[in-house]
Amino acid sequence: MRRKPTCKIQKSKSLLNTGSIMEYNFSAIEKKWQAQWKQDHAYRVSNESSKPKFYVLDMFPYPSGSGLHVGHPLGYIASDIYSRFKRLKGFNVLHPMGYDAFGLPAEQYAIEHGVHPAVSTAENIDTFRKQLDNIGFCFDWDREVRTSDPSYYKWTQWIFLQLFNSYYNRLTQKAEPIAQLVTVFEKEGNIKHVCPGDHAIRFSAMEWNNYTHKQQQDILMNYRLAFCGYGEVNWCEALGTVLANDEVINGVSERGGHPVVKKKLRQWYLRITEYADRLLDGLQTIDFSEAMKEMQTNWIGKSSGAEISFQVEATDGRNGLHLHVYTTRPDTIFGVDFMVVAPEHELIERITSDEQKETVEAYIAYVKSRSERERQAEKKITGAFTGAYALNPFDGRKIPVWISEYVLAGYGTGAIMAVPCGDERDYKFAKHFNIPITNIIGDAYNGEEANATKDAKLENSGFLNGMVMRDAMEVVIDKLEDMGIGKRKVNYKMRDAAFSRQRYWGEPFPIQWKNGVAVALSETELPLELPAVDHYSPGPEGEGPLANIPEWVARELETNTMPGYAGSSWYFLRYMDPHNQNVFCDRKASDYWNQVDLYIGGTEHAVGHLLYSRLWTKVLCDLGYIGFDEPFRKLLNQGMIQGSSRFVYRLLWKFAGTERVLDQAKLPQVFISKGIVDELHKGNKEIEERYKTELLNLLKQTYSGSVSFIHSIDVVALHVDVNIVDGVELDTKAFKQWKPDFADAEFILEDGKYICGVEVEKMSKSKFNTVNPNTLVDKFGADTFRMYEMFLGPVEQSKPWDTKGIEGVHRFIKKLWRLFFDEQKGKQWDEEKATAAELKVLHRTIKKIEDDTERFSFNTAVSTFMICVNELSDLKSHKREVLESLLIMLTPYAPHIAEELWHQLGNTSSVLDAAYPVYNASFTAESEKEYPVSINGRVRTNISISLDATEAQVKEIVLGNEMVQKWMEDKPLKKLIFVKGKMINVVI
RNA sequence: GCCCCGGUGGUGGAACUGGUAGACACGCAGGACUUAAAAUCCUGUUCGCCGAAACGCGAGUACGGGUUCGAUUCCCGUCUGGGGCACCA
Repeated sequence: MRRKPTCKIQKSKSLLNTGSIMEYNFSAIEKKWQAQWKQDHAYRVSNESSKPKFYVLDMFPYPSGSGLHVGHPLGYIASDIYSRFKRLKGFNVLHPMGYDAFGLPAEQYAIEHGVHPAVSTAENIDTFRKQLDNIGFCFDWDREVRTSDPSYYKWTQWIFLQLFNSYYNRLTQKAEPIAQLVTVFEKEGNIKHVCPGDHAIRFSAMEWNNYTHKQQQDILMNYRLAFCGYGEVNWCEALGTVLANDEVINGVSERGGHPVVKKKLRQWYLRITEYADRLLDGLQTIDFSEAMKEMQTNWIGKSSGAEISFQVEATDGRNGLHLHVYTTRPDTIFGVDFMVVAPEHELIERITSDEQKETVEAYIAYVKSRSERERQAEKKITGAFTGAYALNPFDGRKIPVWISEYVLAGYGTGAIMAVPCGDERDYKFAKHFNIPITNIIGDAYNGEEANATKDAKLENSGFLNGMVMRDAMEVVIDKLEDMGIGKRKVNYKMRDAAFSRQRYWGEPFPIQWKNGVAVALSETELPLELPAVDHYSPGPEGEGPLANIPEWVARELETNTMPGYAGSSWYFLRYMDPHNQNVFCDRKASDYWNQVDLYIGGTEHAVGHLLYSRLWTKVLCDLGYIGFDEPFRKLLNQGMIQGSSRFVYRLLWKFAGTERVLDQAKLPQVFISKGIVDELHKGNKEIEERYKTELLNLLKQTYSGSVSFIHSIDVVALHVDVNIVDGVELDTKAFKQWKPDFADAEFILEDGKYICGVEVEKMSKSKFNTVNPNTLVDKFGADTFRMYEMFLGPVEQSKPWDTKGIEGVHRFIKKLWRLFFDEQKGKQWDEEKATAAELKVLHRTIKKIEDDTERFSFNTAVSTFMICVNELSDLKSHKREVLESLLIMLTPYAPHIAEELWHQLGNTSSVLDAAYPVYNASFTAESEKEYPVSINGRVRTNISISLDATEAQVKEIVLGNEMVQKWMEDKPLKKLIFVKGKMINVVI
């Protein structure tokens, strides 16, 4: 960036005129440079550069109505530091920001307040942006995107159409245009292309060609990567709407507490299961934490086993019914004591006996009210016997068929064979319903708990007897295949991703329904804009609000909208080429920027967003639109900043033996200090009596009625705004002003103070534990705020917010300032040559800051800056040579003060593009080491020894040492451990 | 319930590959400067014991075991806090 020096000096003087230039006036400095950088487009990034590229991305924020709290910027500061660091290191750095602007909260707000989501979202974004700007981020705002903007979602719709018009070719292991598949069908039917949506669909070329258009389209729907099907949703009759999982609590709606049941609705899905293996394999090529990879692996849940068909004795005498189960342990087939099928299983109706009908129906009704989560988490064992029996194919044993909620319809075949001696859940179920348990593993089963071993020898297992379980698996599968009643099967826990919402505020599907056939709009019709509506209530039969718009319905347009993750699955590509009208992202741009080199965000997206965006990337890559099939090369997970909530304890008035009923509303609100509450809860009678008396006196003063006795003291804990609490001490005056309710509050104090309770929780407005970054920036400046957020601890770690330590970081920055300016004497720096001691401090710092920044250890980097400034202050060092290097290193962390001092030193170009100092090891070399010397692992003394010394020399020195001899007490030396440059251990 | 992560002084944390536990800060205590305050600077600060003092002894990284010359770090078990579990984003 180019600036005119004369203009700069005038500006800095005029802006700094509130005090002496020697004073650290952070607000003037920060405003000045933010304005200057903006004017100079200092953060504009070009797609054309001779420098190597580097792409740093923050996870897409949803602009919520409550604005930013101190937890949000943690990751943004980390990515900002890294971006600036890479820029100083000579990279062309892309560091964009935008908004995931569609979402449920805005729609909910619209329903409640009648404000159009587009309006409230735009307002939220404004607030968000102002807060972000305050902190001095280096985002290239020219590249901002908003998912709710038609110019953006035009391309979301376009990509959806690519998914809709593609299928996964298992032969080539990639997505291909469905038109190609049609050509194949015309020539050879689907012999080579098993139908992923329904394995039973098989046809020859002739059959295909004879199908009607509708029949063909129905078949193709079973191949498409974006397809329509039916799925269960949380349906709330009373609200007439579909609810999100987190809007359902204990089977009733969060709002209003109305009953919620499962309802089948037509839904769009993405056929992510076809990509299961590639999503799994891809994990090996990307730098995510092991924990993250493990979570994704578990989510995909690949397992291999067998699908086995059991003959079922139908109660109505009909034959030929079969129950298909999936098991990973075919070796335990002789240990099957019962079957469990999901309550949704279609066979239930046909196999339930007359005697059990009522029980089964009642049980199914119960399960309908339960969420999937509740079903899996429940400790209570429930189930019902169908009255039917399956037959063990090998020994003909009759096996009772049960239904239970712990078996989910969506996983495997929705039915399991239960082996209580080998599976804990089966064991508990058997015990609970008194089903006899067969032991097939001899001593390995102790009769008190299941043993899931694979290494026991089988007993009671017919032809498998004596075989080790692990080996028996293949034998059983082979036999089943020979008998034609089972086959080897790979199974995935992952299901196809539901891709529609019965909501308004999301991307419309570019789909028309013509005679029951989904027809894609042509590209020229995109974007299909979201129509304006007056109200946001749901349409008929659980359809979305779009179903209420006559013109929409008349055009036969899809009334569902896309879910929240649609726009966020590909946004990292749009940033590369945000204004392109002709294509979602020019291939040249995506070839240049390629993968995101560093992606920062929380683990809460582990299996949602991160899997979906990996899927979209793979599809786009398969279809040739981009050149890479993993979006994020490296992922850094930021921890969550939790809130530290404060509580006050309000007295619950309880009386006994009162002649008159007291008007509760007239009673004073009394708040009891934490320490006293604790004593009361401990059952301290003495305290209780004392405060009963005190309360009684209070009551007599404020209440005219005659009261003689307070029954017991009980309290209710209420959240109190953390901003009116100093540590744990409540500002009682501020508390009275906080809410009108509390204006006349009375306090029972301890040692003259009101002490609050403390708890760590999620940071949220409703808990009054949020801290606004703006307040801190106003008070200490953005540079201090940035460094303090980093100083809190490792970015990856979750921790509760505590503002207290911020003073220490602020002191450090002021101390740094004093290396340059003395309040009395003014300019402090000089042009002299740095001494060896100063260079040693500097180069140790260069090494550490560089290493720490590179490995995202920003907290230790801040410490290192502190140590450096402390040491330079101690040395009374003010050499420009040293200070300039220090400023460059500081730029990523505290850009404003760095730029200001950089210019004060007389530089005319920006510090943002300075050359990063180069570490020179010769300045930090040591010749001696003060070794800690341990006797049997316990440090007893320190001995300085030359780093050149050989082990023999070291041994001589150590054993000759007085202290060592004293501790050895003439015992013989067993061993001497010498780790060069580290330590010495004398073993006796 | 299942999957993942964490637990170190009064507090946030440091110790990067198994090698001096507590760097750097906060807080607290004492002191200097000041009429005073703020700011700044200096000293001390894991706990217990002994002591005038210590570079004196012992314990110590959630708890219980194990491996090792040596464990905050690796292994097994327990407790406990957090995140996710498919329509919050």
